This record gives sequence, structure tokens and C-alpha cells, in this order.
Amino acid sequence: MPQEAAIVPPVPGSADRGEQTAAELLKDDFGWSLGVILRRYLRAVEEIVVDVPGGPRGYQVINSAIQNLAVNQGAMAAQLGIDRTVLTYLIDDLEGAGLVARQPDPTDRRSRRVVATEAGLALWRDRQNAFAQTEADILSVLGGDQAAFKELLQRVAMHADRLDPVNNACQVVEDLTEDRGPRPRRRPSRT
Amino acid sequence: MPQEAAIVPPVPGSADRGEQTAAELLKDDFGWSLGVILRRYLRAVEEIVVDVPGGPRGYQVINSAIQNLAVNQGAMAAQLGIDRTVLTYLIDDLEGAGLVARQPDPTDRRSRRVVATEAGLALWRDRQNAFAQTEADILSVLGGDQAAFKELLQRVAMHADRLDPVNNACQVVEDLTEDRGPRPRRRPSRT
DNA sequence: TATTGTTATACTCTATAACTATA
DNA sequence: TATAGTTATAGAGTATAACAATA
Repeated sequence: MPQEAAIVPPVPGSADRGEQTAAELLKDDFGWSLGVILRRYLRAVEEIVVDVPGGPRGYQVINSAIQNLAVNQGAMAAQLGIDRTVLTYLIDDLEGAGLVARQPDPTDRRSRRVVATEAGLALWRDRQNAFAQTEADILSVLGGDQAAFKELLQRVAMHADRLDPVNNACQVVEDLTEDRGPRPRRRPSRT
Repeated sequence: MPQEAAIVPPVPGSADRGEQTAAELLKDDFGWSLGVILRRYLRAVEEIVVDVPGGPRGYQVINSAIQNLAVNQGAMAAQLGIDRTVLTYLIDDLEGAGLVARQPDPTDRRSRRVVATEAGLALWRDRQNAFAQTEADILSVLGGDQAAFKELLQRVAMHADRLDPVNNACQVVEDLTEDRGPRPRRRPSRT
């Protein structure tokens, strides 16, 4: 949030600053800096996975499936920080696209493990480089200071995460992601 | 339905990592770091202005009014990156709380300038310190490296903003802000 | 009865467009 | 006719809760 000395209540003393850009007014603002950087990053991420059903969130599901982070849908929903009802729709779409599959758990017939298909794994591999490139683009302005910045950023993040743990990186991605087109209608029930 | 494309088992050398925390798995992830930090910051911001109608966005309106950033509602909406119809509701609420007022423009009776009241200015002043404190808390872990980090952060942000200008810092605040309670219904028309 | 996943419903937020009053 | 602001309506995204199958 911006600071700077206040002016007038009811009646303004004029003095429009319309000419100054928001960046000029806010560049020393911590929240503004964070927001700008994250927004830039998320825009790129969104583009990278624009063809993945569910966008960044869908990609996260694939990632979770590949890394075997969750034993079943409920666990995955908890880890990704999304509602389990939403996850159902997401998996529906990803499964329809042939990127993941629901694998019944032999020991508990209620439970389903989400696994990636070959196509899902191929897609995942394909996009990892793009993410790295995006990061490089954003940090390029720092030149030789990149490593130092990343180290500091990590320290702050680890600290912040201890105070207020976040299960998932792309929780934020999702919150920031606007339109991704209408959600296709449900498929027939299991059984 | 999905064709049983080959299931992808666990993945390169990854047995179950269920025990590892998300932070451990992701700490070297750029997007994750950014997201965690921003989320932590936004939680605090949300708390600070929880009693302000419209939350962080309402506070931004007050801020814009105090700093005389916009000549009328339309300009303010553009600068804050929000829809002008949404701004109408926001101003309604803030005006109802006595924090801002609509000031008719003598030269154009269609136009309204938004100004802060004494109460609005007092509130604004009151919360500025809290924002600074939040920033300090988050960065405290860096000790003597705080200044260096902020400098680097600014460089990255300025760079990112040039590539993809953002009008407003708290655009992101808003996108990330979930529930703020039901929106009170409209007031009677102007006349 | 509790839990896993699914389906149905309601609610919030935002955007689109229609409307008024000025210009 | 165009513009500033307001109001009304519809859309998308999310959460809440009811449901079926299984434990």
C-alpha cells in the first residue's frame, strides 16, 4: 500500500498527479513490487498451460499425480488447497483429455488414486522448461545478482511459510487466474 | 470417456514423499516463493483493513481520494483497475460509512470527484503504520540484508512493470482476497 | 456411523448492457 | 450523439450441502 503525505479531506487542494505513472508513485511499495512480479509470472504461467484443461490448476493436478504426492483425491485436494468437489470437475476434464486417470484402490473401493498417463507425463516434461525460461526472463534484469536475489527470496518465503503454511504454490496462481472459458458439463456417473 | 492410456507409475526415483512438507519440495521454486510471500502479506493487509467497507479495495479508494489521483470516478476506476460499476458500489459503501464523499464537479454536472472525509483521512493515517509493520515482520528474517533485498525486489518489479504495466498494486490484493462477507444492498438513487 | 467421491444447489463476484442526466 | 454515473441482469467460479457407495 502506498504511503506519501496526505492531502485534503472534503475539499481537495487541487494538484492532480495524473501525469505520474502508477509505477513511479508506488515503486517503493513492498506490496506493489510483490504484486507486479507475481502478476507478470502468473501471466506467463497461464500462457504456458493455456491448453491444459483447468489451466494452471489442472497442471498442478498432473504434477501432483506424477510426483505421487497424494494417495487419493481427498489428499490431493487438501494438498492443492482446493475443494474436493472442484477437484472432481478438474479430474473429469483432465481424464477426458487423456492426461490423468483414476485408479481404484484395491484396499478401499471408495478411494481413487490419480495417476498420470503417458500423455500427461509427456506434457508435464514439455512445459517444465518453459517455466524455467519465464523465471529467467523475469530475473534477467538482475544480471549477476540473480543468485543472491533468489537466495534472499527463499529465505523470506521459508520464513513466511512457517508463519502461515501454504500447501501449494499454485493456490495463488489460481486465485489470480481469471477467465479460462466456460466449464464443460459433467460426464456420466461412475459405476 | 478416457481411453486407458498407459498409467504412469510413481516417477523417476520418487517413492512416496508424503512425509515431506510442501515447503521442502517447493522451496527452490520461484513461483512458490513469490506466492507464499505475497499471500502472507495479503493476509495481513486483509486483517488490517477488515473493518473497512470493501476491504483492501475500499482502502485503495480512500487512498486514491486522499492523494487526489483521479479527477472523477471513471478515472479512479481505470487507475485502480476495477470496473466502474463495481466502483459505484464501493463508493456507496464507503460513503455510507462516512469515509469518503462524492463531490459534484461544477464544470461538468455529470462528473463526481471522490474525496476523503476527515474520518477517512484519520483511518488512512491510522493504518499506514500497520502496513509498514507487516512489511517489517515479513522481512525481519533477513536481518541486515533487508535493504539489499528490497532494492533487488524493486529492480525486478520495475522491469516486470515495464513489460506488463499494472495500474494498481492492489489489483492483486483484490484478486487474492476471498470472502469479505455479503455485499450490502444498494442505497436510494441520487437526485 | 464415518468416510470417499459425486452431484445438486446457492451464493458471491464480476462483467455486460441498459438506463438517466448531462454535455 | 457521446460521456459519467447508476442500475439491472446474466455469467463464471466457488462453496455448501445432500447423496451413494463403501468402510
